[in-house]
Amino acid sequence: MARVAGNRTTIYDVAREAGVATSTVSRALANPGRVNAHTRQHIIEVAERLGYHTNPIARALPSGRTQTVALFVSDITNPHFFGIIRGAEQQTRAAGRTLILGDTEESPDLESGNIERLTGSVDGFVIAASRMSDEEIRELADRHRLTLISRQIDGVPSVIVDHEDGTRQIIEHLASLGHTSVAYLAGPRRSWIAAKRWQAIRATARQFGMRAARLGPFPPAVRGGAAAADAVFGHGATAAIAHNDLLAIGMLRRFADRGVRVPKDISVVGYDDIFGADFCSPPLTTLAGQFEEAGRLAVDLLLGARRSGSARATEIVLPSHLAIRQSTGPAQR
Amino acid sequence: MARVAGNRTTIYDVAREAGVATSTVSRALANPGRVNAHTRQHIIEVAERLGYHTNPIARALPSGRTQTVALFVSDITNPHFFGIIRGAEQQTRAAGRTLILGDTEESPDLESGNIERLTGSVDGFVIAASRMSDEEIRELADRHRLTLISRQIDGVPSVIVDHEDGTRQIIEHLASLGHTSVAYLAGPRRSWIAAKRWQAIRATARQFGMRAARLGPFPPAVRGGAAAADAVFGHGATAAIAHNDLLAIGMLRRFADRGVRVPKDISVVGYDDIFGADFCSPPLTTLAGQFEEAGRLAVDLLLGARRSGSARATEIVLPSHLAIRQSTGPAQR
DNA sequence: TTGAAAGCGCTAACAA
DNA sequence: TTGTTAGCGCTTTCAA
Repeated sequence: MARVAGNRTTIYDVAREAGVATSTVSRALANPGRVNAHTRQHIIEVAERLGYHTNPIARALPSGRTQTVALFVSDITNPHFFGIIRGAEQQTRAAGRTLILGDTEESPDLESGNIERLTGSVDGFVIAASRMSDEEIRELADRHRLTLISRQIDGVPSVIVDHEDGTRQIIEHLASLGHTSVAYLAGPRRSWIAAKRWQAIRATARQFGMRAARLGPFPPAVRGGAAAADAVFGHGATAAIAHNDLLAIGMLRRFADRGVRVPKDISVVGYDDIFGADFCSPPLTTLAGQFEEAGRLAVDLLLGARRSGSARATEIVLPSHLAIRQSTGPAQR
Repeated sequence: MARVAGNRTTIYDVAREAGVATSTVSRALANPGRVNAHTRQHIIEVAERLGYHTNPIARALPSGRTQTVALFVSDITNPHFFGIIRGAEQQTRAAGRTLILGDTEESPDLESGNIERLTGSVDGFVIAASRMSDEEIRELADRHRLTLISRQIDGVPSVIVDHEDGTRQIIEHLASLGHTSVAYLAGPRRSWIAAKRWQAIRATARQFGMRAARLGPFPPAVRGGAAAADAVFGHGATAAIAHNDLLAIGMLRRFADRGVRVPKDISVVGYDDIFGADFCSPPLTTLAGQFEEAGRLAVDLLLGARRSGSARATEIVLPSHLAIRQSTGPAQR
C-alpha cells in the first residue's frame, strides 16, 4: 500500500502508548459514556501528548458521516447571497461541521451535477434559489438530505422570506403615495421567487385598484438596470418594482444618466435590502428580510431533520418588512 | 461492520458485472493509460449502466488526497472578500476540486484551530488576510500546503495586490489636488496590510512634502466610520485615506450627517473598490485591485506548488489602479 | 495488461 | 468495561 501521509499520529499509536485497544481509544474519544472514566482520562492525556487528531476521512468512511454541509447559491456574484452564506457558515461552524460552498451559475444542470459530485462527501445540501424543476428537486430530496432557501416544494424542508405579505407592504406603500400603475421588472424565468413575486404583485395591485404590468425578464444584476429602466420609462408606470436590489440599483443609475428624477418622476422599489441599498443614490426603498437567519435555519433544518419525505417537511417562513427610503415618493400626474 | 450507506454501487459491483478485478476498474477509471483500451471501454459502460460514482471519501483514505481546498477569510462580513471568495470558488471548481469556506473572525486562534480541524480533510489552505504571526504561519506552512492572500512572508507562496505603487498613486493624486496634510484611518492592529499601507503612506507623503498622520485603529467596517470621520475632522487634515472602503463609506455617511461636504471640505480615499464604492454618495475614489484574480491565482499556486520551503516560494503581486471618483477634490485653505 | 491482496485510519458488532 | 476483528470503498504494490 502507498504510504502517502504516513507521518501523522494514528489511533494505533495512541492505543499502543496507552496500553489499550484501538477500539477503546475510539470510544474514549467519541463515546465518553461507554468507557471507564480513568481509562478515558489516560487515553486523552496520551492522545494530547502525542499530538493526535482524528483523521476525518478515516472516520467518515465506516460511519458514512462527513460532518460536512454543502451550500449552493445560484449566483455567487449577487450580494444578496452573502447574508445567506454568512448565516450558513456560522451555523455550520457552530454545529462543529464544515461548510462547502458552490456556485451553480443559474444552471439547473450544474446544480444536479454538483450534488452528484459531492454525494458521499457531504451529509447534506442546502440549495438557495434553486433553478431545478419541482420534480428534479423532489427526486433528489428522496435520495439526499436537502433543504431549500427561497423555494418551497411540498415535502421538502425549506426556509423562505415571506413574499406575499412583503409584496402587500410594497403595494400598500405605493398606493398610499397615490400610484395607480406599477411595473414589475421581472427576474429569471426559472426563478421560483420571481414567479411568486409577480403573482403577489398582480393579486395585490388588483385589490388596491392599481394596474400592474410585468416587463422583462432582465438579468438580476446591476447591468440589467439600463434596459429595465428604459422599459419602465417607455411603459409609463409611475412606480417600478424591481426583481431585486441589484436590478433596482442599476435602474437608479440609468435614470440618473437619463435625467429622470427618482422619486419625483418615478418611484423605485427593490427586494432583499442588500449591502449598499441604504447608501445608493437615492437610498432604495426595499423589502428587507433576515437572510442570515434563513441561512442559519436552513442548516439547522438540515442537521436536525431526518431524510425528508415521511413526516411532513418543515416549511419556515420568515417575516419581511419594507425599508422605506428615498427612492419612493408621491405619484405625479 | 455497520452498513450505513450500503445502497450505493461500489467498485465491486462494477468489477463483478464487468468480469474483471476491482483493481482493473480502479485503473480504468483513474489511470486510463495503464489498462487495455477495450477493457476500459467496457468497464466504463458497465459503470455508467450501474450508475456508479466514485466515493470520494473512500478514494481519499488510501490516497491521502481529498480534492478539496479550504479558504479562510478574516471576516466573511466584509464585501472585500467576496471577490476573493468568488475567484477561489471558480478556480477550485475549474480544477475539479471542491471549496471549503471558513470565517476566522479576525482571530489568529480560530485560524490555526480551523487548520488543525481540517487537516486531513483538505489538500491545502488559502488564507486571506491572515491575522497570525509570521512565525505561526511559517510553522504551519512547513506542515501544510498553504498560500496567502494579502500577506507576504518569505518562503510562503502568496498573492497580494500592489500596495506600494497603489499608495503612491493615492498620494500623488492628492498632492496634485494641492493637499498638504493627510490622515490615515488605520485598520486592525494585527493586519499586515494595514501596517504596510501606513508605511507606504508615510514614506510617499514625505517624498511629496506632505504631512501624514495615523489615526485609530478603527474597526474596518461601516460602523467604524463615525469615529474615524470625527477623528480626522478634529485632526484637521484636508484628505483622509481610510484603511478600506467600508470604513470610507462609513465616514462619508458621518460627514454627510455632520454637514461636512465631501470633497469640498475634505477628500476621502478608500482601498479595495468594493461593491458599492461606485454608487455611494459621493462615489468613492479608491484603490482598485483584481481580487477575484487574486483568489484564482492563490488556488492555482496551491494546487500547482509542492509543499513550500524548499524552492523559493512564488510571490505574486497584482497591479492596482486608482479609481478616481467624486470623493476627492482640490484642497481648500 | 491484469489480478490478488494488503492496507489507508477508523468504527462497531460481538464476545469476553 | 474492554478487546478482537471485520469491514467501510478505494488504491497500489507485487506477481503473474
